[in-house]
Amino acid sequence: MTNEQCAQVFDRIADLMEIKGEIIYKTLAYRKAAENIRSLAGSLKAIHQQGKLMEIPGVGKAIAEKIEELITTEKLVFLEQLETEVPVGLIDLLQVPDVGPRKAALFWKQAGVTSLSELEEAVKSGQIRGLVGMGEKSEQRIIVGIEALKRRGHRLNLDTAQGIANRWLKWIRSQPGVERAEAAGSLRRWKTTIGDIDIVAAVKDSGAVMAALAAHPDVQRVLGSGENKSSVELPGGINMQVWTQPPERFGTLLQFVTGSKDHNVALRELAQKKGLSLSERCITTTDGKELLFADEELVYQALGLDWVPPELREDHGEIKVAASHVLPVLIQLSDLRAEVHTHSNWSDGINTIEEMARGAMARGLMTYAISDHSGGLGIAGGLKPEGLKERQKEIEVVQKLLGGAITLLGGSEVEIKADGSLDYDDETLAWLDIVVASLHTSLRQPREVITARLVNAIRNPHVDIIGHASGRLLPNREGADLDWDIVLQEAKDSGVAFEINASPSRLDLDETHVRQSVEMGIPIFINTDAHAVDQLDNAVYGVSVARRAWLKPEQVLSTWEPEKLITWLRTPKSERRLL
DNA sequence: GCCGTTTTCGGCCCGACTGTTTTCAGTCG
Repeated sequence: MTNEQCAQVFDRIADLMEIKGEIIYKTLAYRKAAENIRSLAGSLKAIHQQGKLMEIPGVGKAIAEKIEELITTEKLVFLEQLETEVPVGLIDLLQVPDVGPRKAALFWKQAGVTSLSELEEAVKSGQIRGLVGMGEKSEQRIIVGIEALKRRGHRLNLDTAQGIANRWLKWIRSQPGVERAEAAGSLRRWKTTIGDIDIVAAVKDSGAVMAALAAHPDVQRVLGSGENKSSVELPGGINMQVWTQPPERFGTLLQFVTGSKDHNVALRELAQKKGLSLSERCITTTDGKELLFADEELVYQALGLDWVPPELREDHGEIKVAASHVLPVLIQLSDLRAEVHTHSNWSDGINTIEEMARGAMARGLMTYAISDHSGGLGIAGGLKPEGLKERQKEIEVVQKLLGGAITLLGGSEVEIKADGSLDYDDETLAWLDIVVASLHTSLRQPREVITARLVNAIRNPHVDIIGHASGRLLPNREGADLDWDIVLQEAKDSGVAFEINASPSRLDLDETHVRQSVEMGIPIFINTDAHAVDQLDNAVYGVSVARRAWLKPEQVLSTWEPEKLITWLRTPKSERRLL
């Protein structure tokens, strides 16, 4: 029972309870618990063993007991009972836009609907019309909603979503009367994957903008349109919301749409305690006076808080820290000084060593390692040990050419083979300046097997960094089923480092494991895994993961100057220290 | 079901938009 599986159980409970008609605050409690379990650094199993389940925010006696039952028996009687009371197929109905728990219950109790396909049938045969509050338009919305659900693609990777949002921002900023426009929502918080695209705009007369949006040739259909908010579907089943307020209210709007929901709820509760009411329009005082904010910083200030970087807005303690004025100064792209996981045309990269090194220099880096694939990974044209020696000659030539402005290292991304052995012998590994060890194949091995395989690489005295540890591919491929309690403890004991692989389709380690690693004293790098010069720009996505993990620059070894980093690399692995 | 610099009981964010309604309920973010 992983944390994610446990969180899914509680989300399922919340869905079923809502349809059943339980009081909303119970279901909210289960959802809150699920959310907090998802973002836990440690495994529930380990937390349970330490007897600390109730220290998880949102977990009280009742939910702690259910977690314990799930961990020890792999099932939950409470859920099984619930599933006999409410047809589980109704959960799918909640995915249909404009269908929530009340309508799902209505369709179930009044029309005998127990699944999505039965709902579609019921609507088409006219069974839904005539139910309380259901008219012709409701009927149409359900049909359109089910079709949209079928069209709807998976979540978007960050770079894709940014590209789409930037094109729309350019368009919206060019509209008459638009003074400011920004991407908000999960995109502004740099979440790993993006569901909907949210755009906020400061505009005096929003009617014209909303009309122009509805008429835009790339808008497939308008899902809803009002004075302050429009929702449209873009090609590929992507949904976009556009929110507007007059310029003097832009600060509260940007704050609200940036979210997260949990952060906003916590912020509004804090406002309440201060006798204020916070909305996307303004802050209202007890005597009904509206305070307007053109800038977001001033909204936080008005609540007695420091401005919270969007990456931290998940209700993970940031509000309390902002109130105490001790928010961390988070790492930024410009802090990076080293890149140690990249590929040249000596393996499957596009560019030469010189081109890559110049690209690194142009981005302000001072240490740069080429770490081409090892020989065993056939598809990547990996290097045999002899090839490494040849490549080293070229590295030395380029080093001479570029002088002292950048320090070049000869490295490898060595394959961890299916049997757990490494693709080079120890002599070759010892000869390299830096070794990144990665899993690429047989990622579906059973937990014990793949964990042992990774542990073997972690323990090798010549392996400096574990590359993209989980092997996940965003947005859809899950990572390997690793026992993270073991992996992290072994990493700590061995002195190996982890990377945040900055490729937007990896972002691996994820933020929760990054945070736990740093708390345990495991070194962290941010690496692009670039196979071409322009991919060095992906570093910004790696930085976003570090920021969401609350990391300061000094906690990431990629910010270290060459001398310090190379001294660290030359120190025997077991003796390495972080300072 | 959780939680407490007003509370261990009585609260639990707030507004926009829609449809079916003559004042509101449901959904969404």
